[in-house]
Amino acid sequence: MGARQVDSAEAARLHELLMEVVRAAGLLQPDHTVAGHPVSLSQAFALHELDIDTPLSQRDLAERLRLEKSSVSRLAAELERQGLLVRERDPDNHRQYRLRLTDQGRAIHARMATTFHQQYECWVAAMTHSERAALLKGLPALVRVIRQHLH
Amino acid sequence: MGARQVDSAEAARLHELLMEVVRAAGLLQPDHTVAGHPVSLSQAFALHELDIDTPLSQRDLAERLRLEKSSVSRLAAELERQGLLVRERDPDNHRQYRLRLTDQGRAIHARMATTFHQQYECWVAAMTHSERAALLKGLPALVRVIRQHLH
DNA sequence: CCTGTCAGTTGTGTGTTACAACTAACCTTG
DNA sequence: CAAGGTTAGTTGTAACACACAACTGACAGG
Repeated sequence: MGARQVDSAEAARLHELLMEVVRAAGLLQPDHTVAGHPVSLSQAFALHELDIDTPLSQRDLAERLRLEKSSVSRLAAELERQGLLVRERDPDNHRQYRLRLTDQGRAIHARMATTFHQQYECWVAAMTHSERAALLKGLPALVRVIRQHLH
Repeated sequence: MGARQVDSAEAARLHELLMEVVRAAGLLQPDHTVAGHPVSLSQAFALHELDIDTPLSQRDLAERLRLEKSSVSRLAAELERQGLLVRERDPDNHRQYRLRLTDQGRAIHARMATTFHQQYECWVAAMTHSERAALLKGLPALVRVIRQHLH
């Protein structure tokens, strides 16, 4: 019988905790710099996606960022204007682009990654070993169930 | 020797995981409804703060939401217009308000909480017992260290 | 009083997004 | 091989949430 009670309490706790994370990370403000670099949050995610998995079409990128194609069109245009990526047409299918980071784009991403890295190491160092282990086990599970119920 | 290597790898993993959560939760889109109710994310947080800890001045609320006072001014004005809160002047200090939810405001917050609750129960049910335990141990630790380094 | 500080408001500008209507490339089918 | 549908991307438009700066009114100490 206690099972539902426990689930219920855990759900409430999870709600509180995720709200705390959002607030503590300052995700309400439109932080127009990420890790000290003059890019928006979406732009930072885009750089990450393109550095990991290249080339991508704008449609692919839109799907990964869960943004509308028109938003991604302007996002990519802006990143291109800043010299962080190039938009070559795919020779096999002239409709779509093959988005690719420039050297400068990769450099910016690397610098951001380093900054984040230091931040995370700082955090990780302030946790106990078992807290780290718990987080690294719990978060993937969370991501998994969020994705599952996304459909 | 291995210690820094492990920390480093764990930091990178944490970075990936938090990016996943942000993306999976759709935090890039300006979700203009929360839990099916026509309020913004900031408004939802405001309702929560005011329901838990009342009365609050706008300055207090701004601090908790990490928003600028002018943003909170308009936020509160909008919530008042919708009949979700009242702004009484503090009799002891006529400069500041005492923000207080109306019955309707509390009702809306309760309905949102219920909707979230069902969502979270759904998620929690899709995790194993040990995953839940890990998350409930790891997340508070994460919030703690984020707050610490926020100073 | 007069001056400084504090809470809140208003004017203004910026940035990020969605939606809808469009163009151009491709593909299918009769 | 031409007609019509589909797909990738673009552009126009509007909504919205936020910050910053300049303001008003209330308070507090000399």
